[in-house]
Amino acid sequence: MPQPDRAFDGTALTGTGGPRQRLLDCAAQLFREKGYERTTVRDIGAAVGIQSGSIFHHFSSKEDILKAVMSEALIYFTGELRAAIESANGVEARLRACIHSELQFTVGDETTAMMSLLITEWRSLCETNQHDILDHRAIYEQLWMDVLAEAQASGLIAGDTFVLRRLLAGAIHWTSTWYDFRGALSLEELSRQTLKLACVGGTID
Amino acid sequence: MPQPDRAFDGTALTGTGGPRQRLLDCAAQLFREKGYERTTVRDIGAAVGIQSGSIFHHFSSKEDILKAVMSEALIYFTGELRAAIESANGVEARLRACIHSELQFTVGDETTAMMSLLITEWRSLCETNQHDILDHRAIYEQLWMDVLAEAQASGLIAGDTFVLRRLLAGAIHWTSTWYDFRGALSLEELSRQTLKLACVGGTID
DNA sequence: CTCAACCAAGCAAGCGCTTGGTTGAGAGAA
DNA sequence: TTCTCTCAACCAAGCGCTTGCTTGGTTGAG
Repeated sequence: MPQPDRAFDGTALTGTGGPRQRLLDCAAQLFREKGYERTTVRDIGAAVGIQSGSIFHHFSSKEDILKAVMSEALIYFTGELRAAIESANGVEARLRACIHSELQFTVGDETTAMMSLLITEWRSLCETNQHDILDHRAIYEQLWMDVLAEAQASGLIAGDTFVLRRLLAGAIHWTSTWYDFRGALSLEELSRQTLKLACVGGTID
Repeated sequence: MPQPDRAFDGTALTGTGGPRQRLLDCAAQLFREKGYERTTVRDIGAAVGIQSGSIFHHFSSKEDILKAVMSEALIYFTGELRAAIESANGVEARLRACIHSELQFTVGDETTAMMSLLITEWRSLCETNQHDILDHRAIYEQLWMDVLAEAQASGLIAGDTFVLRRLLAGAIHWTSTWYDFRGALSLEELSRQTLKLACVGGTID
């Protein structure tokens, strides 16, 4: 029985945030759990509580959903990162803010699904959509690079900032596969250890 | 015209390494390029030069191919890593060997496809197969952990070895998405910079 | 004569998406 | 207030296509 246990009233999605937002949330969750390709539009429909065909009243295609989730995620992450950087005092605090923010995005309860998609479901977008997302992503990355350049100038970090950013990005993104926010290791402790990785001479404690 | 331009002679795959190995190589390449889910058995057949149905003379299912590639990769990587560690003198050299080896696996021309699969196509295996691969992977990881424990005891690295391994694993695996072995950055230089990440007090030069 | 290796054909299932129709909340006129 | 009209949101059904895999037969080396 694919139908949920309530009578049809034509208002299945009139909850908080509107139907489009509910669809995006559910889709992001499913994409994260099963992967984009293995998630069917029927899965999404069932999770939201509507027929699979009704999805196409809100989105033109399955890929359109993925793109919307990614786009929304990037807008949110960019805003959060910028705010965190601006409210930090000093180079080290700004670098710490970058690391802590991205870790938060990656393993945080409400953002982990979106972050995962940005990392892993890249190839599921057509070339046009990839470019659109990449353009937006460049803005996010520039925030990082500015802070890294400043940190390098002040001697906080050493080596090529481009390489360092990539190495840090990998280390941070990978946490989604092993870190458990209910475990013994706190996010703050993880941030500290990651920051230590980046800085020279063990200047962090 | 899906057929290659040669007459059927019943020996399409009797080249080097036998038909099974050719299939595995082609499949790994395709899985790496397009992802497991987006690669069809018809794609694999076309790449090898046989009909899609003929694949099932060598493998019982599509997933069986993926598992075989992963299994073979792990056996190879474990052997290579063990050899690299054993032929290194001193703690720092052993840690350097671990990092350099895994970087080599990740971006090296002939192993990058296999390594990518181990990282990204995890969810495409059923639970049983996941466990089989995971058991084997534990052996590989133990090699790393032994070296890290030794490095910690000698003061070369600081902090929790478990966390450090995860952070390093992420940094290294992620290189597959950006490193170009034909570019200006040599693998040795990348290894050096990654090793620097792991060690305390900038003791590496 | 055997048998691993392969082909040609196609099946059942599942896929993304379309279609035509239905529902009920809200707006506007009487 | 009541009647009428509109329209976003949704359903039920299913189309056309692709998928992983099966089947029965063929080939040629050993």
